[in-house]
Amino acid sequence: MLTLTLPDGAERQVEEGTLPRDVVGSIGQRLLRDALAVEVDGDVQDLITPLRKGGDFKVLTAKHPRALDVLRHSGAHILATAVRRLRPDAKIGFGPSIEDGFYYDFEVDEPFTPDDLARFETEMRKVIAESYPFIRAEVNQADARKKFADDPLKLERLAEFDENEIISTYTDGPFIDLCRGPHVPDTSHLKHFKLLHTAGAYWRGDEKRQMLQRIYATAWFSKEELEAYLHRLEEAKRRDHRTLGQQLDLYSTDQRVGPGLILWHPRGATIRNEIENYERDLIIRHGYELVYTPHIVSEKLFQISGHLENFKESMFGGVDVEGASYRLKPMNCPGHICIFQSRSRSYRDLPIRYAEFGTVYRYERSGVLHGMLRVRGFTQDDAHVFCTPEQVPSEIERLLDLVHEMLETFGYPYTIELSTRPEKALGAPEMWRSAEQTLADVMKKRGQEFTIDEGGGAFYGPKLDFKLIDAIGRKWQGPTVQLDFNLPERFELEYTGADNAPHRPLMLHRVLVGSMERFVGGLVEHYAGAFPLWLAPEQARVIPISDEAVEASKSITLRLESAGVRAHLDDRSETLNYRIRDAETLKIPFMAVVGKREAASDSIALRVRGAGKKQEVMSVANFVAMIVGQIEARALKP
RNA sequence: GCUGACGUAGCUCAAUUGGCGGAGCAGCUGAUUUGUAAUCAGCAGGUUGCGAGUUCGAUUCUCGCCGUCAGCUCCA
Repeated sequence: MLTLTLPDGAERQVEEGTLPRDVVGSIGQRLLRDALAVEVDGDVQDLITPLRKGGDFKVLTAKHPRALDVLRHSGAHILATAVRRLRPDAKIGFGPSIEDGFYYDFEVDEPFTPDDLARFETEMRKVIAESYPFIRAEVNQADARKKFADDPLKLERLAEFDENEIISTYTDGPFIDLCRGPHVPDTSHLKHFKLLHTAGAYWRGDEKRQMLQRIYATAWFSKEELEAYLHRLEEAKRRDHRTLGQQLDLYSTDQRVGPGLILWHPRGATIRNEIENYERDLIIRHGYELVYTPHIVSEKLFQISGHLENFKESMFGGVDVEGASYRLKPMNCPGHICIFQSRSRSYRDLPIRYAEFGTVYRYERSGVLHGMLRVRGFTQDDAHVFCTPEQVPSEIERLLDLVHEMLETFGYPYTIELSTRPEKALGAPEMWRSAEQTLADVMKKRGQEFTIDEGGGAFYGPKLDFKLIDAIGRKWQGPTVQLDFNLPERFELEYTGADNAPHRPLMLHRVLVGSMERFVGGLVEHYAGAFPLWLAPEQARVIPISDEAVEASKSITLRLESAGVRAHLDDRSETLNYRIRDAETLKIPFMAVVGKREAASDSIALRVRGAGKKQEVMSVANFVAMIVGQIEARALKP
């Protein structure tokens, strides 16, 4: 007998093997109609899988987020049902639910076309209208092989089952799939979905295996949610840094230069320069020293560092210089280490913190390049801290302060992940454990919340990853801090301790923005191109209403410029409306409109980006003071 | 790198079955002097990504290369 505890605390005794459907039905027929799945002792299962264990028992209806996963998984089967009807040649792969939807992989001779997608969607609606129940069956290996005799991908999966593992199949109408479940009761539950696109996907994610055709779809409980999701996609598209980057004249790439190499236009360079200036001041305040290291470096250095061994496929080919091979640097650490080793170091010198906006080049495969976010040449705001093991906690604390201050300035909420020892790792497990413990303790002490990514560390040490959350809720890779036990060994780093004996320091690698290219690309999307005043390439545009106001406007522009404001005069012979529109389109934070009245009273009519007609007349002196104050405060708005 | 799609003026897009490559915006010139998101007119702008091939004739069909996009794999 199993004991089920209902949400109201009531207990039910049922025989092992009872179907959840019967339990739900005994609670209420109305509930059974709405039930999509159940949760038993924390695990989701469908209504037709026999109960194997007792525990907390909850009925999942369309209100429950975990039921949505079940619905989406069923959606994948419905998709496969439709595809099989129209393309009987399609061999089925896997079809799981994913965030926001589901996909299904097929092996076909002729890839799907966009027209196919529309036909599949229509066919899916028929399958849904036919309201096939999902029927579960448990089968033995031999029967399963018979059922999937024409599906080589399923046979491959079948071969991997353990002897006593339960093999289950799910059938909806004409379609049968090898599947663990769970599923909703019948196909009619899928109502609000849309097929999105097709793409190639390697069988089992292995690039050495054949490529399958994947169909992606989204699915939701309600029409509103589906529409909201599609709207979110639109919103992401509207913010795309590649489109805005061109519209706002921030950057470009050029076939003649080569893919993945960014040309920073003046407006983009202004943003980057502001960030670099800000960060330079910030890190100097936080105890860093700036260094510069060469872009092209003798290959020998990367033999010592191990990059040639572990990172070779990401490095650009060697350049022959007088018989010696040189490489473009893919990372800045070896250079910083050489500076550390340029003289003997005492424990009194530690910690040493070297920082550099170091431009690195990495060979990325052509298919992964993406605007500014994934490139082949980029500048890291890189730093390396050389310290004793005892200094690690205080260094981490300093870093948490630094990161917090910086991310607040850009208006990013963030979360932290602690990544621990991976399977292949360097150094003694005790060393790892103590390092991980140190990191965790520092954060706990500060009341800093974090999650643990088990086994996600680099092979040479554990790390902290900061994940940024942007204005539309997407996560971005933010600052990272990595402890390194490896490079100090490889380079045989030493300092002289108080005991006059040599000791090995520890290294901390850390970046804040990571890559300037990626960070600025991310900021474009975060702000939707409407940069806060301090970052805006053009901060104010002075717009005379007519020729009578041009002289006054010129002098206002000059006063702004001499106060350090990036201001421009727009005295083109266009209508006022045209020039306002132009400034709005370029997302310039402030427009200072100057007419006859303003010119006579040394004032401007202020129009704030995005605020429409709402305007305020203020004296030029007040305007200059206000704008300078907001720049200095690095205010997020406007 | 792999699968698929795409590549026409600075930008966004047109161009019947293969038959003289167009438009809007931006640019230039002129007129207009504007009170808060596109004033009017004229002009100029192209070896249709590059290179072969088929054809009387190729933006259109075929092949190769380059680049871009959606994913996969990989990642700051």
